[in-house]
Amino acid sequence: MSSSSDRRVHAVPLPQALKREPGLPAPCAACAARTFSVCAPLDGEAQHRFFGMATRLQYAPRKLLFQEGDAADHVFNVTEGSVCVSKALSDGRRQITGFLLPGDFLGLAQGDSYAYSAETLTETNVCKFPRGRFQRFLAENPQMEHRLLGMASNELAAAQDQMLLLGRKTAIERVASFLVSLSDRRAARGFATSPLPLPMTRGEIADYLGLTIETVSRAFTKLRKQELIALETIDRVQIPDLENLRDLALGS
Amino acid sequence: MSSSSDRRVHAVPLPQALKREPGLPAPCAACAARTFSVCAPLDGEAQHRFFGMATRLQYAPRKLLFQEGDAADHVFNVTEGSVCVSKALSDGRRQITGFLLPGDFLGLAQGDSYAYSAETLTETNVCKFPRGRFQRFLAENPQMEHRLLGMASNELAAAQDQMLLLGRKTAIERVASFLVSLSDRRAARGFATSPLPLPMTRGEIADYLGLTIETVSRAFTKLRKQELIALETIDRVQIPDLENLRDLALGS
DNA sequence: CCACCCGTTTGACTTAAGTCATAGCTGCCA
DNA sequence: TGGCAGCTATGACTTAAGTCAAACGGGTGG
Repeated sequence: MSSSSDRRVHAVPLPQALKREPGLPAPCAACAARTFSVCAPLDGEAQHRFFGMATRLQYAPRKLLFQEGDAADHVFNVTEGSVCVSKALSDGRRQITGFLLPGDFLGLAQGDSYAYSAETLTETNVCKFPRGRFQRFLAENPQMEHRLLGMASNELAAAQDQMLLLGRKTAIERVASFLVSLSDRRAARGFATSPLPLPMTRGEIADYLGLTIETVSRAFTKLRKQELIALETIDRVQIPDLENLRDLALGS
Repeated sequence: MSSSSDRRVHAVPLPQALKREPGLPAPCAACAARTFSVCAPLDGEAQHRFFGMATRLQYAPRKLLFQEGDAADHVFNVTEGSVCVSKALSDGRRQITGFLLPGDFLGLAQGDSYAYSAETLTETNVCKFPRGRFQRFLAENPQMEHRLLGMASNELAAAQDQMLLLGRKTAIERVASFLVSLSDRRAARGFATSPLPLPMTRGEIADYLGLTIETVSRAFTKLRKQELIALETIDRVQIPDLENLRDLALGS
């Protein structure tokens, strides 16, 4: 799966070594996540240098990218699939702090070890970069640092929304909020939302929403009975009227 | 209160207009928060330009800096005092997402309105910058954008800790975590921690921890009876052994 | 100096969500 | 195809935290 479909239509057939072409590296040109990834602002030349530092990896479902406490040697860009990020207490209580989609960036950490774990939910492709080289690249490419700051600001806003959810919303509002925000995030990336795929289990949803499996299950049942959602299968939800669900999510 | 104590010990007495001196603007030189603020990486000249965009403001306790939904025209740097940042649902439920200390930066927002409110807890000084000029300054001073990304990364890590707290910790663990993290944050800035000042009310602590006033009060009482804390006054806590309290905060 | 006000504490009772137990599905492998 | 394993759903009961109510206390202004 590595190096076929290499030529882009208007690529000039120059020796690779020159790197004079303004186009993107072939895998980047074909990358469905590039336009909303951290690398979006890079021009052809910078993208070539950036991609030169990358290891492209494919993970099976339910594989660890890294664990809380591991040496934070790398940063990751999710290009396909989905990843769940979590923190745990020593007695096993776990909080999932985010579900990542293609285009999401992973591994920013102050300090030399990861403060959270990351595990794939589905088959997932990432570009993996050594932290040191990534940092040096950032220093030389302020437009990428700018982009990263914008992404971090968005994540901070999402984190504040999630604090409001965890601190103050009822179980049914939490589940409604979860479905609405997942739908919004997919829509923002141009992905299908009807039906909305749920690559995570009820247990993972519970650990994301600060609830138990049973409470999540009961909330799904209640939403179904109120016809605010319909379960096509257990991991595909239809949302007949997103705005109705959004109202519920906001507690009105 | 504006322009006394102007001279720094080694400042060369040159005409201000020249701006050739490598030193800092006088108010910045005297600013207790500068070394851990967003402006920390600026050299004398850049700091002069930056400070030239600032309005210095002093707020009384319990004053709004801005409200959720206001046009996001400015960004702020807290130089003295304390600020609380919150989001609310339409029915009045409120979640405080952070208590800001000197050196904290406020107002990063994607989109053109604030997604949260900010209110002073105590008498507070800030430097206030017009968003547009601040953005342009960032573009010309990548070292500051780098610094801001580092600060945002730290805030993201703190937000994940808070999600774990809100989603999975018991009432007493939440209050213990709150006290430990407030103490750690003050210590990191070189502020006194014994006794630890609590500029916020029990109600604000409750809205930060996803609890009620009564539950917070009972948790304080319980911690006091276990001699993990002592209340010197209602807003000054002694923590005889921070590590004991930290263990409790982490659920062990 | 007193009295009122407002934040805090404490007690009695309620409830939303958790726990425990069981049953139902679904899909996978033999 | 059939049975097992693991997720999901549902019911019965428990509990941590919320609600409501009253008392306490510290600070301020008359």
